[in-house]
Amino acid sequence: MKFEAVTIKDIAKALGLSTSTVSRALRDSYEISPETKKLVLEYAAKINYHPNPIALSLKERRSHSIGVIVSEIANSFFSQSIDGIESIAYKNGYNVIISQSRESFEREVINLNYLTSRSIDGLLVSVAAETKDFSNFKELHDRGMPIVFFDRVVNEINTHKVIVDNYKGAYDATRYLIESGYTNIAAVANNEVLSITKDRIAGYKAALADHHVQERDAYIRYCAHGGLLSSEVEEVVADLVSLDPRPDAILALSDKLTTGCLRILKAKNLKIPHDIGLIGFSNSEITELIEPPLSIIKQPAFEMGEIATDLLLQLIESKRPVTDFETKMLEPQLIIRESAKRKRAGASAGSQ
Amino acid sequence: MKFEAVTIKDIAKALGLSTSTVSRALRDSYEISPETKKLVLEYAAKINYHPNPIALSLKERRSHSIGVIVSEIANSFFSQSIDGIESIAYKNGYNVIISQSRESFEREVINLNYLTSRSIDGLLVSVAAETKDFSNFKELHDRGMPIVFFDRVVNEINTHKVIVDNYKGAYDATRYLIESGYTNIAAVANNEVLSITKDRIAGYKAALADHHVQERDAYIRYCAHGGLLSSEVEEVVADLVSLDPRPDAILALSDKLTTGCLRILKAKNLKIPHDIGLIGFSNSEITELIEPPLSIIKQPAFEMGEIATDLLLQLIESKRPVTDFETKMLEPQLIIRESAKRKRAGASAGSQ
DNA sequence: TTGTATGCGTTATCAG
DNA sequence: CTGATAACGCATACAA
Repeated sequence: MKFEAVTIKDIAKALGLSTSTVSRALRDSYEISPETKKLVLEYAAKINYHPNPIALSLKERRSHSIGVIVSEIANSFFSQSIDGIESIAYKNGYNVIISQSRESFEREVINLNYLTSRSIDGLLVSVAAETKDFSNFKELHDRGMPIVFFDRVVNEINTHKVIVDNYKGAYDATRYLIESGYTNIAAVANNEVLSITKDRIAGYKAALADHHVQERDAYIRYCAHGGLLSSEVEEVVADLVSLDPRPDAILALSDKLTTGCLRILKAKNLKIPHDIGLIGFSNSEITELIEPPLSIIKQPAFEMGEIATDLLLQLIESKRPVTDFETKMLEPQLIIRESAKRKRAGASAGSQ
Repeated sequence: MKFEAVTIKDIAKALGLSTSTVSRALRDSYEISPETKKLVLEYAAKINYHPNPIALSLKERRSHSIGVIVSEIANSFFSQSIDGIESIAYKNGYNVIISQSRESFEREVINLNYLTSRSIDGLLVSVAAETKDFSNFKELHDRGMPIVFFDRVVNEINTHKVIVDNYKGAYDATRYLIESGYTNIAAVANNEVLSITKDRIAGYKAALADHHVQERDAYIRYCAHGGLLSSEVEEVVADLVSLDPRPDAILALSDKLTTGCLRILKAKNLKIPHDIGLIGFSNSEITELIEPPLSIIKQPAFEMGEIATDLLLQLIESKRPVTDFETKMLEPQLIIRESAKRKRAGASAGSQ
């Protein structure tokens, strides 16, 4: 037995009415007699009638669904964002359709086509690490699809954006490392093209400059696939620790890269912070509950999801003119752990 | 400008053909001349035609979407499950619509109505902690909606289920505590009615019995809302540590309860494992990368999501007769941490 | 107050 | 090979 199909037609037939009468009765139209209304409503309840939203969507040309594309659902930052997204969507009667790019440009494009052809009313995106070509988003946006970017935004597209102050997050983290006595601070980032990469690297560099710590090109490393491939992070970290002078601390510029660095350092049996310092972006709840040997930069992921969705729904429902697109910037939170404060054990060779 | 709608009709008009011809040409029907086909296909590509899936859904009476209801997306176990769900759905051209119950029965029912009325082809569910009445699921299932349960299943409903061996997970964890020298082992669980609660408590009790450790009713505590309210866990833990004899270890029977216990113990300034032992279910990636003072039971969440989705799609596409419903049981993984092994510091009063 | 006809975008059936 | 028509479920302009 296939899933049901009790329609307005069924009600009409059973009650000897026309479909329009039934339709109007169900919508509590003023032009239907109380008796008929009661009759229809009661019968509808009895046979458990529910309007077919697909038919409604076809008629109203809107699906009451929004699409979400993130790189990875099973990433604390994104799952918390999606939590926020779902919260607002739920409140407003919207469905949330999720898909993940896994940092792949190709997959992002496929999902994009997939979702839009699935007739979503709007789109929430945090772009993939691989993505350098934003023309697909641009085209879609130009064709009138409401899009709101969060976290990893596309500056070339004029729409709402929700981010944290990435510059500040990286700046504060770097300063914290410097003030903790580290002098050879490496940075591991996502793909160079990503908005978050640019901003975070800029904050890192500024902190170094402001504290008269020399910046070294060799200390700045990018992971084209956002650290999704552990080989990628492995290579980068292996490379960094073989440098002379060896970095005495690493700044990991994303959730995934933080866990990636942790993994590799652990595999290499390098103890944090004894052998090497580590600070990174992380939204894992656990890091707040136990005393890990690393300090973290935490993003208000839930709020970001909420705000982004709120903006998107306003766009969809045209509650505000499309002229004043805004970029909401939230504060990241630097969480300092005592156990992370011990300085390096003189493991590195020279100093500068 | 609203998001546009280039339809078959537009193509037909532009090319001076009928909609049926265009439709057939697009579907590469054998009864259309190569020239016409070429003409249509090229024009369609040029104006970027995409079939309207809503219209298709209405016609085909299927949406190529599956619904997912979990208690909380921002929970490692569930976000990893959803990752697996999305993977399989993506491979098979299905969309994933997510919603969360937040452990609330009421919200679960609302989401259920919402999703099914949204015309999903099937449903993946891990039931809310609060839920004691499964009639909504039952009714839906009876009406023909394909449902697959995972993690928290409804035994009363005859359909596919995907779980881990909860009995074994709890048994092994309890045995580990006993063998580590703990003797007063408390258990903190979800709502009593939940399948996972029953199975895990059974495993806990069996391990106690097998090792001749006396079971105490006062040591077994339930959280009706799955620990979503931190007050709930707070109360339970406060109560436990005030008992005489005070438990020297706690077994937390879900991800949320593990973090909940961690939070409360931390707030109470009780050190793990020095003041009190703790072991719990957890799927947080971080716990594997740093040396936390607790051992964990980890579930193959991703695989569970994959398997559940696979079964659901088979159900939807009727690839197998609806007679042989199965319950797939996977192995949980007990991850022992050295730093968790130190025994209690004689803090507890008596022993038995 | 209620019924009839039309359209949303697509495909299937039936003619030609 | 191609075109006209009906149908999927619903809402609504227009009649009655």
